[in-house]
Amino acid sequence: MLLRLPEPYDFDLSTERFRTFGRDPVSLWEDGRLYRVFDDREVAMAAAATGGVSVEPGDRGLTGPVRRFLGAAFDLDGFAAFAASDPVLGDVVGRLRGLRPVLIPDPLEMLVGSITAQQVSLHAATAIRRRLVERFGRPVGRVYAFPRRDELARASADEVTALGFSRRKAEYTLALARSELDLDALAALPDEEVKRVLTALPGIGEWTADWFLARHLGRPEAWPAGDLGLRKAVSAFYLDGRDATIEEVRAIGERFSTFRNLAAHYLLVALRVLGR
DNA sequence: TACCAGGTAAAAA
DNA sequence: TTTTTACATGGT
Repeated sequence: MLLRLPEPYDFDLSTERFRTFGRDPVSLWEDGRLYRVFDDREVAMAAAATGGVSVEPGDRGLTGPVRRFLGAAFDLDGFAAFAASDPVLGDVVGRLRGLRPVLIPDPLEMLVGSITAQQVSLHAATAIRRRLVERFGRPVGRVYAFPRRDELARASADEVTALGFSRRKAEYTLALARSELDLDALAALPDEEVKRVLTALPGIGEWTADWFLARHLGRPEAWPAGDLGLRKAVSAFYLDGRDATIEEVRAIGERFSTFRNLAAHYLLVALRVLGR
């Protein structure tokens, strides 16, 4: 099945993160395709020669979830027009034409993934998360479905620390899985309310909540000001290399309202693939 | 070999 | 109240 997204769209650029930080068995890049479980089936996505994305199997029922995963809802035209008024961002957007951020479909996967990434490199986080997925997830073809909440809830802290989690992160992960919070219901709440609810959980601070807004809910105004990568990007692109404080990053984010999420993604990818 | 890497909360001052 | 410290692993 050929899935079309608004042009321009660059599938390989948009899925760069799944190749940069090591093998992720949940969103697996292999042989030029991205594999992932949708609706309990292994789905392969690849850039189509004619543009768009080829999706196999081609069931109609997968188009909605796959489109959402590929960030179809982002308003790239509006963003490009907005960015043109900022010479720096405008240049970045021009050089990353067709970048459309991916949205992690599963709220638990998003939050646990962020917990693993707290404080350590994304390479280390990916390796640790891979062991969690291979231990508690479910193999579907060559990929894994991320562990279900009840599967994690039943795990012991010792089982999780054996995978390389710190004692604290194991406790955060189990507390999240065992909590009463309805993670799907968060989608109905405004940004600030989502952050308030999530940061009430142990181990979920503002950074983790911001990335949940950005990469799970796809909220246009999400801007993880505390993110080290974003701080480095702001430093490189807006402060001539001088270190950016969190306050400076937040202040610079103001100028990107109402496209902060896209601006954050473009600046981060620009730092990785364009250098600087 | 150290040291740093897309934080967070608890302890110490 | 604000500042400092512990945390676990992977890459360089």
